[in-house]
Amino acid sequence: MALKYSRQREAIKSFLMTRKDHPSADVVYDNVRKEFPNISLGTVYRNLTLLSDMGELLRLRVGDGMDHFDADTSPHYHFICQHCGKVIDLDMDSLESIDAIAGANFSGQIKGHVAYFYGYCEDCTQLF
Amino acid sequence: MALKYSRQREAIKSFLMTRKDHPSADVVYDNVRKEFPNISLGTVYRNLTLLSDMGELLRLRVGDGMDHFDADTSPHYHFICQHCGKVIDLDMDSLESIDAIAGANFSGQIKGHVAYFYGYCEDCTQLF
DNA sequence: GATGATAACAGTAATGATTCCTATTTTTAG
DNA sequence: CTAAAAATAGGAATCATTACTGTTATCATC
Repeated sequence: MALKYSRQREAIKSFLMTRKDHPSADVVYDNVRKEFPNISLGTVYRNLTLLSDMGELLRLRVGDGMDHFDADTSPHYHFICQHCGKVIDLDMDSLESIDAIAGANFSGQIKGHVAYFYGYCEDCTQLF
Repeated sequence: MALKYSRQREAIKSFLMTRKDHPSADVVYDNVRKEFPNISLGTVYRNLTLLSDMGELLRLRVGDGMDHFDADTSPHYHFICQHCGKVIDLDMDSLESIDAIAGANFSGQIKGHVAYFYGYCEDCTQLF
């Protein structure tokens, strides 16, 4: 039956748990390669997809052309710096009430939302 | 210097103004080809980028792997059907207040947000 | 209206993130 | 231990998008 253990998948997950900066697949690849020098990029992608489908990872699409992954699966929002591209966790309440606002004049069924905030991070604010 | 008139760009923009369903670049290409049979896909992409940089189009990244374009540049939110992929305009107030909520415990500078809602559209709700 | 500078074009090659394919290796139930 | 099934490495393929190049269209100036 489904899902056998694999050391590579385990390494990918534990690497992501050490990081709070939401790495992209190629960053995961570069780092897991230190432990598994000939892991393949396909394996990294397959496991990232597998783990996020199982809900053990969050896949973030922040609009910079590549997906980012977050081992913190508790619902939270992100900030993307429009200067340096950094992705930062935001400490704020859930915005579930906006789903009702969106649904008020809508005839379909709203299940949730995706939202992220942008601007300049603390470091990049200094530069302007 | 800057920006010369082009019939192709004009056709791309007027095609988008006739549509409320936020077509992707290849849909724009297929349709503008009826008027300009040998317009190149590169021309479509270049002009879509040009027009959205000038603020005459909105570029929507809804996370389905391709960009969608909207000639309605007034600020508004979108709904994406997770079954059929349709992108639908939502009739709702602006959520600018959430920027302040997000900024409350954040040391950078929040300039705005991107948000979209997902679920099942009216047609697809029937199927479940 | 002709001329020349340059923006825009068509066509095509290149890119970059991601997915797919296949023969081989690991895992695991019996 | 063995065999079925899942996972892997390595590489080829895909798909949206961007870049390159020689030609054509636009437009200000003559």
